[in-house]
Amino acid sequence: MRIATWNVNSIRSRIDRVEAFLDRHEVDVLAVQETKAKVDQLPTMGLEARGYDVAAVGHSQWNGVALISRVGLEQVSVGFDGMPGWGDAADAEARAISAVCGPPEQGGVRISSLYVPNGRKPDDPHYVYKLDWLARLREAAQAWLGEDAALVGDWNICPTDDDVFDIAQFRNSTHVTPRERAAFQAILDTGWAEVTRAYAPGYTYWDYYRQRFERDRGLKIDFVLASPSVAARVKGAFIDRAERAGVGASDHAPVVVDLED
DNA sequence: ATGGTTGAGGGTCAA
Repeated sequence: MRIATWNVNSIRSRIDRVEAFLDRHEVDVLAVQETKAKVDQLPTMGLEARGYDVAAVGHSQWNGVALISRVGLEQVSVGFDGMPGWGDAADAEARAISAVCGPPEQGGVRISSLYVPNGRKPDDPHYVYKLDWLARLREAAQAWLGEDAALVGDWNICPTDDDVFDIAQFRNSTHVTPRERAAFQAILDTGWAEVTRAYAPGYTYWDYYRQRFERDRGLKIDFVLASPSVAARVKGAFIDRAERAGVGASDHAPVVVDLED
């Protein structure tokens, strides 16, 4: 089974690229973040024509996540147990969606598409919300550790200094602070394994400003965390850097992971 | 410190 995660930065402005990406790599399950669309605004026609089902949550021009699967979507749930909110309640819940993709007896996996809060600035209340969100996720996700499960998405955290193009430039910024890194590590410490880095080094996000992609000045913030049983099935992973190139790209590249069936 | 770009929506706000 081939799964992928991609912050698409508006699925409506990017639907042609999403469909081409699915075709190009024969992806079975794609988790997307920042759909920036209400559920009834999702452009699903081309996806359905390709045999994909869609489960999504989204209420405004911000946030919004979805799962796009051609191997089934069962037990869909929005958010996670104890997920904290920010602002409008309906909008706040649009950062996480989970479903079982594929029959469990045939290698199906519970996949959660996650859009971790950005944090904005270390002295911003949104930063505290981000830390709280990650702590609650760690607690809620423990229930899935014994299953075939994956936590995938835009984590908005650079776990190491090498995951930033210029750590000095991030001295007073989010994504690299010890507390954020500790929150991420705490999830790994419960038993989740980050499975992409070993196969796919390099950045996954490049700001639109200043030709950051052309100069490869990016961040590594999109990750796939696997439960022990799924981690043991990982065959490989890659970052589709070509998807970040050219006019009309998202600021994130997709990350693809292959699992033994 | 500031600015640079993109998307949604129709103000600016968020990233």
